[in-house]
Amino acid sequence: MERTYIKDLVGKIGESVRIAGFVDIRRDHGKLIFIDFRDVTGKIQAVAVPSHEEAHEAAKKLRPEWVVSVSGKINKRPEKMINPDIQNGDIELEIESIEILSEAAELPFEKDTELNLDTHLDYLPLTLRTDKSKAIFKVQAHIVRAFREFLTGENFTEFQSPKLIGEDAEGGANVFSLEYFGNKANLAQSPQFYKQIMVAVFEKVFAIGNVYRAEKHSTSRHLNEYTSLDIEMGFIASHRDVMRVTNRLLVYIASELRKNCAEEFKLLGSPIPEVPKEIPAMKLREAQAIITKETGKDCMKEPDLDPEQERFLSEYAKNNFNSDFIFITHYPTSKRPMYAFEDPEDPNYTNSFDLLFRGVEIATGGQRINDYEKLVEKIKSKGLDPEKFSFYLQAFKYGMPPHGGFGMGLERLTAKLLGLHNIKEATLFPREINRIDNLLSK
RNA sequence: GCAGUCGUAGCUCAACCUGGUUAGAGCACUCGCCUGUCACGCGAGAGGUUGCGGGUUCAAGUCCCGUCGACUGCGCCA
Repeated sequence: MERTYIKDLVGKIGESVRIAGFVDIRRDHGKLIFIDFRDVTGKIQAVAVPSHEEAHEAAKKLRPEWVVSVSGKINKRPEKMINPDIQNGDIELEIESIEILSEAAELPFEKDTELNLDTHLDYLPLTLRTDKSKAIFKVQAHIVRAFREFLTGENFTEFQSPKLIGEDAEGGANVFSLEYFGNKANLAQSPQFYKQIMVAVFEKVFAIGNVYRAEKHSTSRHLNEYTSLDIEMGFIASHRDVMRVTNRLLVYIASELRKNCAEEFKLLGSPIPEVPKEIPAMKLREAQAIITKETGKDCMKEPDLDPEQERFLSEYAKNNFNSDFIFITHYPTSKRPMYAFEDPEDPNYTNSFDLLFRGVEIATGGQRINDYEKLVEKIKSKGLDPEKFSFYLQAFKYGMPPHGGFGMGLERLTAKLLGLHNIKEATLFPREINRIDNLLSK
């Protein structure tokens, strides 16, 4: 018999059906055995009764996570047994036969109970099956889909950036060097140079891929491998054009999440943010003036914000502009990479921005230098050797439009959207110095 | 890398501050009973080198030192 998905059973009352899926939980009353089955579309309660002797015997053996194919009849539940709080609470499957496709060992803990993060990570192949994890990664999948959909609709072209790159790293974060290449190649810490090169090919491009940071950071918002959502666009007037696209992109993502993931957000107890039509923006120095005035701590000379100040500014944006988001612009030239475009009105600052969301930085972007001579000069002034960047520099040597873009951390965005405390909860298989799956088997 | 907190049954925790007989609970597991549960219920049972190493003490899960690991925060970043 053809398999029926569990979500479709409600229209099959009185019919014989076959479902396939997992045992979610079993409640054995002796003569009556209740089993909740789940497949990718949902859950349903089934009941094994003694009159179907063979099926009843099989039902006794079933345990959580066994994989089965079950045939039976869909019955309307008696009035008193209707459970309005759950999916398919008004019907049940009367089991007529059970085929066991795969047995499961005794679970180390009950599925869907609260676990320490460490235990959760030790048992990912099992814990990713929980309702909570499924909700998190469904939301993440929809963020990626919406990102891709929006940009494709805006005539951006998606491309694959290499993850093995040469020594011409942009500086900043430490890179993993690769022994195979005589330590002259690294894992990419960003697709930055490649997306700029691609601007001269397709004008507007985006890339979704892993990037690698060799930092021994141990925080709730850092990973050695994460997914970067990157865009780069040509023919902009300034970083403001990039911010406007970022803004509209976030509006689109939020609306798609509202359409497709309302249940998941409800389960995780986090509100889907309202993205303002115009996300508030202020220059770094303005933000610091506010912090200095409000907290009494003078930070006017600092080149960047610390995490506490980022949290403060997010609070400030919420209270004063009713926004979960705020752009901070014009970071000092000294703190930005060599390709950062200087503010024409004050070359000590750059046409750059960070986007803060619920207390953390989720994106960084800005306008890039597109003039060849200027870029070479800037590389030198940062104490770097232009020779090392000669491949990258070809893009500028042979004509490059004014351009800019941003990089956004997918896992950070996911975690913050869903109110998760640790970024590892928003990462399927998090990599860090003490954890790469079975490298750490005990 | 630094700082703080933590590490006890398969899981989540109690007992630690104030050292003292046999280290407890809930869930999971095994066995028995149960025809309306949906976190099913009831009864019984099994399950521990208290992360590891050292020290203090008549006596250490408990106090001290070291070490390994985790979490939180910081630096750096997305």
